[in-house]
Amino acid sequence: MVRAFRVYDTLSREVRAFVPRVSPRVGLFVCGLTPYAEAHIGHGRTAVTFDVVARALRRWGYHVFYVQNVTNLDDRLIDRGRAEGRDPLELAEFHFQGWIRSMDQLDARSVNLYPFATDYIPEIIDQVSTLIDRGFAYVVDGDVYYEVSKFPDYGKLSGQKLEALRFGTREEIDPKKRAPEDFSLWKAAKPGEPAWPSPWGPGRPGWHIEDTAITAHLLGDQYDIHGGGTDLKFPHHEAEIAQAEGASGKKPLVNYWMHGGMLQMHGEKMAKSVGNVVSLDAGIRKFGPDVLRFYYLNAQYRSPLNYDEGKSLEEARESYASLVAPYRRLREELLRGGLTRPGRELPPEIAKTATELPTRLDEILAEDFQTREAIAALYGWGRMINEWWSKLEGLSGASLVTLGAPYRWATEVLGLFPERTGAKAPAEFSTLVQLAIETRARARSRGDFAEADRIRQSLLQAGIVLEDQGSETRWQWKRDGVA
RNA sequence: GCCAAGGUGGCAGAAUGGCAAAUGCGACGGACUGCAGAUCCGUUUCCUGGGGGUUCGAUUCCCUCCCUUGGCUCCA
Repeated sequence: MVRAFRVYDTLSREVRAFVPRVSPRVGLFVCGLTPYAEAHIGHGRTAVTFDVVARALRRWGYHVFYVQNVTNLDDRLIDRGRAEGRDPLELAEFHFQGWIRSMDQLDARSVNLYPFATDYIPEIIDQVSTLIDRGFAYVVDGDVYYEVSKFPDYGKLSGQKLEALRFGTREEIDPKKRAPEDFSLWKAAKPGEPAWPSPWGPGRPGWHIEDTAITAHLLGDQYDIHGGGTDLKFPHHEAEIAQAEGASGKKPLVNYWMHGGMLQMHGEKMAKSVGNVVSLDAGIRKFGPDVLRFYYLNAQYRSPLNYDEGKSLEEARESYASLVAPYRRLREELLRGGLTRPGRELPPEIAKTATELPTRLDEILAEDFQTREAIAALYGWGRMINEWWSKLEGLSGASLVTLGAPYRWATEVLGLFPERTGAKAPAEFSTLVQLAIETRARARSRGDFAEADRIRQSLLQAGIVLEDQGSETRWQWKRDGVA
């Protein structure tokens, strides 16, 4: 049995109940990178958004096939490769590897397949040929164009009317096109560019065609969810609809269009062309993958999100620390005695809440993936744990595990509270820290607070934070977000 | 100009045709502490862009204006 959920669909502009084409299968395609340079924080946001979508659907019983394409050849890659004296395909591979490393760090690993555009040249040629045969495309001197006027539905996703568009404002209009709105399906090779043989002469794919050739091959003529950033709505996704529905004669191409909001910096979209870019890797290094993930998920996925290291990210760091604190108390307590440790049982009403909260969290997320609301509920749970903490002393291991259920939900679905958050110091190291703590305790007991503070300060410089709790002193890594 | 999405407290960000609007951060006061931190309690009670309208009642529905962001063939 799969869980029902609702999702905002950009095409119908409403939150709709999700109905898979073939339950419990779900085909999910998300527009991925053109890796001509390092990925930035904005790319990371979209990746995490759809990572949570995939995680949630899998938890809810759907069998998700998540495909994220890689545009490993386009004009920018060719230009950049030329500027750097590198092969564009090799350049793409290089930056793609960086992307995968960032995804690993962010624990965003739900993608099943990253197809590269140039691995699907036969499928692309096949689809372009079909479009020509069906009268949607025409050939001019080795170039192939899509004739937009042949596809009456063009504009249905973005609400654009052709006659109101301003063509040629950013680029010269290609004089070979029959109409300014026509777009390139296949580009005739220029000297020195990577090229593949085709019925129209050597060349390479246009920007939009790889997506539909790949999805037709991997997910079928029609599939469930297509995701990407809102900036891709027009013309890219509009072109995808025109290509796929034109080629297959079936519509709709997808049942649900999901668009993630832009990450902004100084009130503008983060983009290389604007020059306000912070690389994803730099963000991860600076704030840590957990804080960054939290920052992304602490906002509505469709809304713009402002990136400000001194403000929004600092806030995220603080907020995440207080979200993690009760979880960490539980975890430490559990590590102390282990799962099987005997002790008191939870008051029934608390056990009940703990057991039911994950379901409530599922329900919250099932309403258009409101991660921020789920996080609010987790805060509520954390506060409950904190309030009850003194009364919960001496709990059994099983009781502690029960209290942790909402956090396990968050790890599974939101990717927060991963185990790597905890200090995994070698035993010898812990022993040394413990020794310092004991030395400090003796100093404190004889009233030598200067010495005690000196020890605490030294440990802090080594990245270790001490906290006195009653007669006990605990330590943790500063990096974990508390200090 | 056109299309789309938005405008809620110091900030981030929910919700709802009706108890002065969740949650978090920050701030302030208190408890605890040798100090700090963590935690707890209290305060941050005159916050829904402007103007109309519908309604017993609107932040929520309608109209209009203003503003912001994205897009109008490079974009996640």
